[in-house]
Amino acid sequence: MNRRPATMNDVAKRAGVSQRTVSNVVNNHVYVSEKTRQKVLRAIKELGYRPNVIAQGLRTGQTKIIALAVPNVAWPYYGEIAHAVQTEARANGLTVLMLETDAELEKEQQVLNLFGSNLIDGIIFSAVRLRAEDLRDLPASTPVVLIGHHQAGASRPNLLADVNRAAQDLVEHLYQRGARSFLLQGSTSTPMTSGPGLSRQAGFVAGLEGLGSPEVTWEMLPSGWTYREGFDALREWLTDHRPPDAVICMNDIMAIGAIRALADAGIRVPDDVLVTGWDNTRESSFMVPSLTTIGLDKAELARRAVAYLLAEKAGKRNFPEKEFVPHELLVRESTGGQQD
Amino acid sequence: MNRRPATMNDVAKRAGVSQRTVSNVVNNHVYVSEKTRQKVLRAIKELGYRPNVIAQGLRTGQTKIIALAVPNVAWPYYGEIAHAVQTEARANGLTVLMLETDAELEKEQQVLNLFGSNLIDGIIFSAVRLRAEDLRDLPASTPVVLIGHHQAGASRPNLLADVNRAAQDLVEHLYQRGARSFLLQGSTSTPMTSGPGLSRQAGFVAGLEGLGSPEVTWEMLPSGWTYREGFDALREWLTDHRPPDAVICMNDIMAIGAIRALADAGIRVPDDVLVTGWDNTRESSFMVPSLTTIGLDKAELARRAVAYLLAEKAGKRNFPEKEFVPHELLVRESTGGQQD
DNA sequence: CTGAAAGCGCTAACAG
DNA sequence: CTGTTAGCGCTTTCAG
Repeated sequence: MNRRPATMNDVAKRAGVSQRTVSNVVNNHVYVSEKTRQKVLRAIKELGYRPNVIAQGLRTGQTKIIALAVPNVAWPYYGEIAHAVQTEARANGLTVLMLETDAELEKEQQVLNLFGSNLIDGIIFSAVRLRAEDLRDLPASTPVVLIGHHQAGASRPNLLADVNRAAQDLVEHLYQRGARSFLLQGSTSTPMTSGPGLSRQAGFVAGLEGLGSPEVTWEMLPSGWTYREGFDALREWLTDHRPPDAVICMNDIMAIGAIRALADAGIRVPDDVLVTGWDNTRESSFMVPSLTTIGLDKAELARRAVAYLLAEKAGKRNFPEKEFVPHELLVRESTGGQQD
Repeated sequence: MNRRPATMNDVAKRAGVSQRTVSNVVNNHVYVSEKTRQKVLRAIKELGYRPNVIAQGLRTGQTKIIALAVPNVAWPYYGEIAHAVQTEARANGLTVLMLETDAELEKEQQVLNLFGSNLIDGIIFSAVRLRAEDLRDLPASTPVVLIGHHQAGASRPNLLADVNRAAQDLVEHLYQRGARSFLLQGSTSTPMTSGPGLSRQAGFVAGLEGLGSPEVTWEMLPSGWTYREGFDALREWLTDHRPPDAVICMNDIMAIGAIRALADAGIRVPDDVLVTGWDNTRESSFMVPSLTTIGLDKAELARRAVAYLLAEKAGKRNFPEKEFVPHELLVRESTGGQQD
């Protein structure tokens, strides 16, 4: 009982019309007489016909599949992005192919290679390592939108937060809360160091310098961007340093690791040390203490990213290379605010 | 400059061989003389040829794409599962299509419909609402593997933890720590109530009854399975109840919400109340207090799920309907253990 | 408004 | 070992 699935031809035969007519009905392409239409629809139902999207794809050159490439969906931030993209894609009749890059250049390049295979109509790419030249080799007709910080010259639309502005707001907030000595955690010599890493770090440094206060000092603490690495890095650091007034972490999960390290050392947050994250992952508002962080409108990001892809497909190609998505500073308990 | 991508035919012409030979080289199908092979490879490189996977898919009926369907990848547990599946899929030359169901029956059924469209070779399905009959309507040739608890009779392999065993271990652990009154949070009347919800709840009830102690009492607290709902439900409950000895939450994120609610009420964990989660999401070991939970070997789950799909494709179909994946009880600070 | 037919790029008989 | 060729299921041009 291994019945081959019904094809359009089967439907045509059964309905006593031509394949062309079935196609017209399925895609309600041109006007079809109501009688014929009903005949065809009945045949479709009787045979349980479903269009073969692969055949459609071969014929039309479009698959209605978009790829989402991120370092790792198990990271809450990327999981939330993936959810937003998936939701938006579905609303536009697209399906999402999930690609992980582990923040490795080679895997990021492999993602671009996918284009050659005609599988996808576009990519929403949270690239970390990719250089401008990698993008430039692509045929101009391949829709790519970069999300999160990426260096200039990519000649592709790039959706991101106004990092400098956000970093500045955060630093000023900490300064107002009395912080004068800062530890910047998660900056250098890790996989995430290229795009977002460097840019957030640069933003913070600019913000700190912008304070123009001679009392203000800061130090860098290299660290990977995971819970574990955030924890390890700060624990290690605390063995031979006294706590700063504030620990600025490059993302939320690292901050959670850092807070854990502080707790183990008997240092209270925010009483002894202020701590901040970045990304506003869901957990950051429910943990104890809740975490001060920078939040990006992820749904809006996804909306615009998908819209770009669709627009590019439709032939429009006049996009600003860089476009800001709204962000906000969320002041919570880890810097003396309230849970929200 | 809108050059059409090179086809296999272009390569054949350039190399001065037939398409057949190119195909043989690309798929190293049969033996090809070294000289010819080199000629072909050069032509491929010169033209930048990449096989069109859609055409391959149409011809072979296989796309090497598998779907992963989960309620919501923004939930840490599903994000971690997605990561594990993605990793395993890549290792087997497969790509992953990501589908979200929001734990709604209708969307779960839509996922199954995807099969009709010939897009995917199989589905790894974390179904929550789907009933056995939904699965039964499928052609027998459609590889589906269910992950997480699903009711019986699905006639598809189902990979899951030994829920009863895990629940029993957890309950006994709490009992040993002195808990006599229990609150079971997250059980009834929510989207997650069907599959996993009911099964965990049943496991806990069985475990509590199994204690055989007349002192033991318990109560149900309905709650959604999110941070927010976990928080709201317990906060509300605490307004007119005195705290139990232990709050057993159906998953980790709900537990995090619950702990937050306890903290707001000035109730200490684990000093005043013990709290447990389920899933061993990454954050659960770094939060303060770290969370006692049930951990499933997600990488192993993904490995077996992909292996099933591959095996089914290869024609083997003798799978146990239900198969346990290793799990463990992780005793952490929220029940008086250590961080790990 | 509908039919006939070409062909998207590839794989795999079938011949040689 | 390699060439010829027939489709996979669909969309769409061209006629009618």
